[in-house]
Amino acid sequence: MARRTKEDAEKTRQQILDAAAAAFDAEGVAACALEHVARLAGVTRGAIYWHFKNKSDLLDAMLERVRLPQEQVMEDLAAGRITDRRPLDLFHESSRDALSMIVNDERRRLVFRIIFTRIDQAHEQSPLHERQQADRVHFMTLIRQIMARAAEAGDLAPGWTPETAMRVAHAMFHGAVSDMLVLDEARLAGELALYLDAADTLMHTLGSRYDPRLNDGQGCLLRPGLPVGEG
Amino acid sequence: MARRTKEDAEKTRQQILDAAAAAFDAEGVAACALEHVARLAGVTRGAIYWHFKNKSDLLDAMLERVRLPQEQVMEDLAAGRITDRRPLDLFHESSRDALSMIVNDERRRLVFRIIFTRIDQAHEQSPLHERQQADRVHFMTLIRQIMARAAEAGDLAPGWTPETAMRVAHAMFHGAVSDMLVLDEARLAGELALYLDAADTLMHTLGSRYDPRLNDGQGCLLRPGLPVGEG
DNA sequence: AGTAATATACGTGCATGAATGTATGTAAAG
DNA sequence: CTTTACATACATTCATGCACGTATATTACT
Repeated sequence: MARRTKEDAEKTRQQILDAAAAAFDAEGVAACALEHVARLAGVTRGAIYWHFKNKSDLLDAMLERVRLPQEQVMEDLAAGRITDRRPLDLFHESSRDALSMIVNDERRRLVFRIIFTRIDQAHEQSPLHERQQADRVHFMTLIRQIMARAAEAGDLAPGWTPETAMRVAHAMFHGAVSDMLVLDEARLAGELALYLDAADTLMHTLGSRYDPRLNDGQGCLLRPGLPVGEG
Repeated sequence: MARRTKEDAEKTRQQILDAAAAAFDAEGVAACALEHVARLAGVTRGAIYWHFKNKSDLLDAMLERVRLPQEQVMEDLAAGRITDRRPLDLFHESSRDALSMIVNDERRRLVFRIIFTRIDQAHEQSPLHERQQADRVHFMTLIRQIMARAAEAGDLAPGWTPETAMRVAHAMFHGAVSDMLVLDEARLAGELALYLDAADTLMHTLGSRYDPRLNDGQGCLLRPGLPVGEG
């Protein structure tokens, strides 16, 4: 076939990436032949090998497309570059947004599902595995810093430390994502609502102090920051 | 080679299973050739094909060996067959035990790591995937029932429902396991301690009611079941 | 502006290797 | 003497990676 224009080539590249996401998701990365990806994209393997070095390179390019915008917010929050919002509130909000985005944006959902369940992470240190590992540690560090800032502001419920709060929040997020990623589309919306509800309760609990003045005998929890009457 | 005695054959079978766990963990299930498993077990592929139908069958047999004893406890608890323990306490204890067991028992740790990160679950309905899915739903149902029993007993903190408590507890457990499984052995003990600590705080929070009579001004949480003075 | 030269964007075909599954050999256990 | 518990050998399949073909876009040159 003839040479295409540069725009056509870029379009082909994107088609290949989309097809790879669908094919990898359907068959698993290892079991999926590049032939299938090519067929789905409406090209031949030649096109794939022109745009990408090999399957691993194709996979890397796929992952690059789904970075979450909330990552930057978390970075800023952890670094103390955001002062007009309570750390726990903004973290809560970002987590909600990220969860929703992973579930509702089909492209992201496919790729995250591939990352979580369609790749067999070999023990041998592959660059992909190294990066995943580093990202995880980095993310946990961010949350720990955010929780520490919340604690400094006195917004962490008694009994909780930045470390324990981070563990629960991170595990919660990770668990929710990996749970939802294996569901069929029909159940996604409902399950997301339930997880968001659970996350709300958890974050509310993490950020609550008991106010004895509002005691109603059933245990009264107070959101941090709410003004408490001085009488 | 000559025929071995029945005990020898069983020993060979176990060696193959152990070798498969190590090899699958090291190379990933899909990428691992049965030749490598055989070499590790000190036999040939012939032995593997004698004892198991194929790689998938071998994998199934591997998974059967690591059932957790806590599963039965959870079943009994959810079914209401245990009345001498508080649901939340026993659930907490069982979760701790299960976490420790997965991390400390090398055989279980390897197999769980294989399940979590070394298998590429194809979207196409494989029997393995079906079972994993069913197990997950079943486990979540169990926890939901346990939380409902706790709620009935008035042991669930205000703001929490059986559904939200189940979501957080399950996600927490799942997240903790998958986090720890990717760590090298040196860091396992320390991380386990941190996750157990976080789980303790979470379970304590889930099961806490505020007791106004013990208020110390910093928010005083009370474990359910502790006798509260009647004055 | 027109033309030649070259790089581009693929398609096609093939060699290679590797893993699988099976068929067959075999020696001792039962 | 038959079955068991393997080892060995072989045929088949199949994905990969590369070489090569090819027609057009792009650029350089006049």
